[in-house]
Amino acid sequence: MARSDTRYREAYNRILEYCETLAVGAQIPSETRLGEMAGVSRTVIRRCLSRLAELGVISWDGRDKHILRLPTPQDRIVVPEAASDTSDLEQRFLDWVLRFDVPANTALSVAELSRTFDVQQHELKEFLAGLSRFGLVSRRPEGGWRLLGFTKGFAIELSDFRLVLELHAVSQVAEAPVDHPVWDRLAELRADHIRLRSRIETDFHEFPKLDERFHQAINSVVRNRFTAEFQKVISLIFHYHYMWDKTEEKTRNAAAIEEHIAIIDALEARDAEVARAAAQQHLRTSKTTLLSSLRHHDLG
Amino acid sequence: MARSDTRYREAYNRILEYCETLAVGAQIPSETRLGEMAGVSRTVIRRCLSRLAELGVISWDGRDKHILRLPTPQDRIVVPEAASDTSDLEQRFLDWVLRFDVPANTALSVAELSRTFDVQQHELKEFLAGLSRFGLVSRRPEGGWRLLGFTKGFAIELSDFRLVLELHAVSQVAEAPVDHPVWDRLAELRADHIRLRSRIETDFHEFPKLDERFHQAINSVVRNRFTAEFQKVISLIFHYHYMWDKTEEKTRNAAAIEEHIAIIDALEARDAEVARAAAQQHLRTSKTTLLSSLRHHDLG
DNA sequence: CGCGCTGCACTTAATTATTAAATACACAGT
DNA sequence: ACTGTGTATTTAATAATTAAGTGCAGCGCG
Repeated sequence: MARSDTRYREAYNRILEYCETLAVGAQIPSETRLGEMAGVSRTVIRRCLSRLAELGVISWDGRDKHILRLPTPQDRIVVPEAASDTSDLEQRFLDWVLRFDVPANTALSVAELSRTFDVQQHELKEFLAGLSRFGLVSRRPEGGWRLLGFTKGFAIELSDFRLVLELHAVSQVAEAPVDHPVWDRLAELRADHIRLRSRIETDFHEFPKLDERFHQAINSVVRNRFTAEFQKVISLIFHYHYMWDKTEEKTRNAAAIEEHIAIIDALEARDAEVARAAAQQHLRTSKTTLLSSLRHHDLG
Repeated sequence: MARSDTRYREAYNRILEYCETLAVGAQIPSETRLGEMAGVSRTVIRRCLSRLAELGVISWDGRDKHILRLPTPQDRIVVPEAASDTSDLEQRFLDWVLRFDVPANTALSVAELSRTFDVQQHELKEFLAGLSRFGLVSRRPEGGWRLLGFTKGFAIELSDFRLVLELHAVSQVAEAPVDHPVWDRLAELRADHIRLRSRIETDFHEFPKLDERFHQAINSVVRNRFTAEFQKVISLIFHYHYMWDKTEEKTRNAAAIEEHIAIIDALEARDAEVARAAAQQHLRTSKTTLLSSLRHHDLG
């Protein structure tokens, strides 16, 4: 019924390890200094010192703190293993939505999601609040949340927005200086594309990974915190749909390879207009693919 | 120590009002139907019926529910007045940040914000989680939140992003059909611009409002849930800085009026290229203004 | 027998209470 | 004066608690 004391436990063990480096009888630094060492506040340090004194590892009287004996393994305190990290929650959530094809307007229960993803409820709430900024979910009047995404309208608007961002990125690449790292990455990507083209008959399923790398390279030129967030979501959604729509997969991927190479050609020739046109063509194809994959799902 | 029962209280009063329309001795509809009427679940309805029976307004035995007497004003239950609504929290928060010129990297205390804005703490947390998606705030490692925005880098990236979105909008306007409402709005705006130009000497401070209307009109053509969220934030930030940077305010506003009119001219001529160029020029000026206003603050 | 309704049990969500941790400040010792 | 400690106050994370929602079995009536 209160916050966990993991911070204290970790700090305690860290201080204990520090004590091992000191000789018996040695003076222990000030609380402030110990706090800096462990990266916690003095409040936590004082709890640590209390326990150390109780166990007889140190003597503690005001600013007189001395090592009484070297710590043993038994002096350590157990740290409850951290819950599943929240960093890749977005990845896992979108993965879940797309993989199980969760339909639009599904009610999302925080309690249930919390269990399936092994994440604290309030972390999930914050996460959903963030997604609501992207129009992916919204609050229900009767409480809780509702998944909005993956309707036709959503796919169209997402594609259009992607087009705007990516055409801008293409323009930026065309104007990038010769020593910009993107040129090396593009040269490498060109080689990989040509290589995959030569064995497309058997290895066409390797394309989605290459596609993601390609678009990431293009967008990496734009250093902008606002676009960066969106790109993560956008690339994930397109990535998955690319993988699942199995209709004419080989033909589609072969065509996309040519489109990518056309974009690289134009960029390396520093022809921004041709590059934009090629990119526009490619993204139009992507949009069609995304929409048709939704149609299949609607029917199934 | 638990959620409020406002929902029950409001439902109770609504049911009570419904009872007033019935005659003494009349049969009361099923719980499900009452629930539909009041927009709540059966659980709440049953609580309402319990109280009504207790007060002797109705008799209640299973599905036999009858009016015993007409309700009096004393039968009503008091509804605690709702806390300050959360809908305009974003507006008020950004207003606060900009008005008090809160510096970048300021630690934001949820407890304090909760008091100043009269909003529940967990609502604030959700709100901040949403803002973190825009890169305006971030979590601190030691807990709580930190305001990131309004550095030079932020202003540059914001301006660049605005440029991308708005150039796209301008292109869309140029291709809008003749019966699109935007043309009427632009004609109206042109007249207002010319009117303000004629009395710029005295009324130049009226420009920011006009500026906001102009950009809203342009962006209204793009129907996209992803851009819509951003536009709110962007327009608010530029709006305020426009109002505060008092250096050469009259000259700046007069120049901006000409720039706006140039954009309208090009759009009405359906010349997308000229319109884009004019918009680019105008937004470049805006960016400079925003940056210089930040510089002044840094020095002050 | 089928339909609508209620009774009841269970689940979920909003909100408070509680504790961990951070922070601020006064004072003591050198 | 400066560094460090003692102590009080404030804040944040999280569990506990209650309101509200949801699902199902069974009853009663046509």
